[in-house]
Amino acid sequence: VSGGPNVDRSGHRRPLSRERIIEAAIDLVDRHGLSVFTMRSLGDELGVEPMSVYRYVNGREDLLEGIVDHVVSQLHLRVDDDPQRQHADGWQAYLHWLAHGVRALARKHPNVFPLIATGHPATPWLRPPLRSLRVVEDFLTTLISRGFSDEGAVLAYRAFSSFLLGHLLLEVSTVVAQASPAEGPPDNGDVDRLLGGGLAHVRRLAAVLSEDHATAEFERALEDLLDRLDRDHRMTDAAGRLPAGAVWQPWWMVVTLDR
Amino acid sequence: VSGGPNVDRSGHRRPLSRERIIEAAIDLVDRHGLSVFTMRSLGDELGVEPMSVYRYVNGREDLLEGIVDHVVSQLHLRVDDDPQRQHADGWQAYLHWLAHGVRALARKHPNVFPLIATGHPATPWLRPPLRSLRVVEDFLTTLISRGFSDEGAVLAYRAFSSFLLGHLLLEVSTVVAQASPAEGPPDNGDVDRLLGGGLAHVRRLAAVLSEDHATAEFERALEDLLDRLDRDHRMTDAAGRLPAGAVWQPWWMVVTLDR
DNA sequence: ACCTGAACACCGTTCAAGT
DNA sequence: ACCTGAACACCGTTCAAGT
Repeated sequence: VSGGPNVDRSGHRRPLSRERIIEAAIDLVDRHGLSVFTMRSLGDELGVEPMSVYRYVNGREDLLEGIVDHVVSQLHLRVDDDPQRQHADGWQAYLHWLAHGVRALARKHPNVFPLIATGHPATPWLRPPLRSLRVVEDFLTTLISRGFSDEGAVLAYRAFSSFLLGHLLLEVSTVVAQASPAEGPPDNGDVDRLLGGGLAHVRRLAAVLSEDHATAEFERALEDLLDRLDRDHRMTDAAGRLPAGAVWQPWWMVVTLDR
Repeated sequence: VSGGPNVDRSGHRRPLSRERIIEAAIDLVDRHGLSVFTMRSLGDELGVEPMSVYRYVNGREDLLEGIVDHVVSQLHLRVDDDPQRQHADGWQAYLHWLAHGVRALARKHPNVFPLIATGHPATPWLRPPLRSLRVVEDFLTTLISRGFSDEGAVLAYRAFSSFLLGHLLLEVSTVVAQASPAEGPPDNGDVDRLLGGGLAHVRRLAAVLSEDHATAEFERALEDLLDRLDRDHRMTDAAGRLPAGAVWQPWWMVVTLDR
């Protein structure tokens, strides 16, 4: 009668549930990585035989989807938390807040994020890492209510998800690499062994390449994206179309013409 | 004595090799996806028992690395192809060319690209999808020889890889989704079933969200990135440091101050 | 109603044995 | 030198059986 994970503190049996299974799975992945997550190790974690979870979950694939849903749903909990934002600030403030919310989730669950990034979403246009219909609805509502055209809002949604995916996937992969002390710091012998010759710059800049400026770079790229969306937004006419040639020109040609 | 895959056209036995194994593996993944790629299906593909490949490859993990290396190495083959580019054009033309080279690879091997994106690179600073030391060396050499500081070139490398990863991972995932006709076109009943209520914009814009403008969006974001790198580059002093406050300010504050 | 034991098909991998 | 057969540990999953 010792208190296993299925017995609460008053000695009563605590039954399994989809919720509890998914939370245990997330915890397991967070601590030990995706590769050691199996139905059997999950059973151990829950103090239960592996087959028991099939009562609550339609197989491994469904469980992985449940993990993704559970993590991204933490985002629109935060949306509801902050109702005054909905009307007070501009769309830039909203995208800024959303970007940092997703980044916080990614850093909190670095081993889950690749799952969010590469798992096939429910519909093709639900782009990682914004894999929640409610978040997408919120996104479109906010931008359109601030004067974006339909097409402009969708363009912004695509550009925004691409930005988040690239930056955060690379950021969490370095976080994971740091956490696993498999390889020591990249000393010179390490680099030398990997390459024959003629890699002078890589060798010389190994230390600079290893520096971590993830926060500053994220911020920088985000400001730049918001800036671009603003320019496109101002440029679009009522029908939401870009004036031909103005935007799609390579910028250096535009600069040349300006002189 | 019928001509199986291990017998050339004159009837001689063609022995296995690491090269041949990796090419067969890439072909298998390209055609049927990562999930059906096993040591056993690879054996079938090669006309050989599954255990035979262990003579040439140190297990499954090593084989996956071999796939990644083989695909990204097709990039610096193209580098050598085009020697006049090395000196003639500017760094913008080089990055433009490199971006389209990586994009072509991604679209040629959409099922391999997620492997390039999420597999752990040899060193932490070798960022996907530019997972080739020779490509990185080429990158740094080109930018530094065009006047970039060491730090500026490394910053550009980071921003460039984030851009490629986000855009191409999302692009190939839609390509894969189109190829597998598992789910039909997203008709209205489909969307309705996925959500209870209150998703007016998502529902109304389902058609717009499903449109494919991958090429134009890639081009647009690339031009914008090159523009940003150019501004940062011009702004850096000889020591490669950004003037404090000028760049990291949110753009709308800068705009306000300008008035 | 909820969990378990036994079983099945499949996977990666090792190693002695074949040719 | 190169490939194979048999075997092992492990995986996801099913289903009848236990409580």
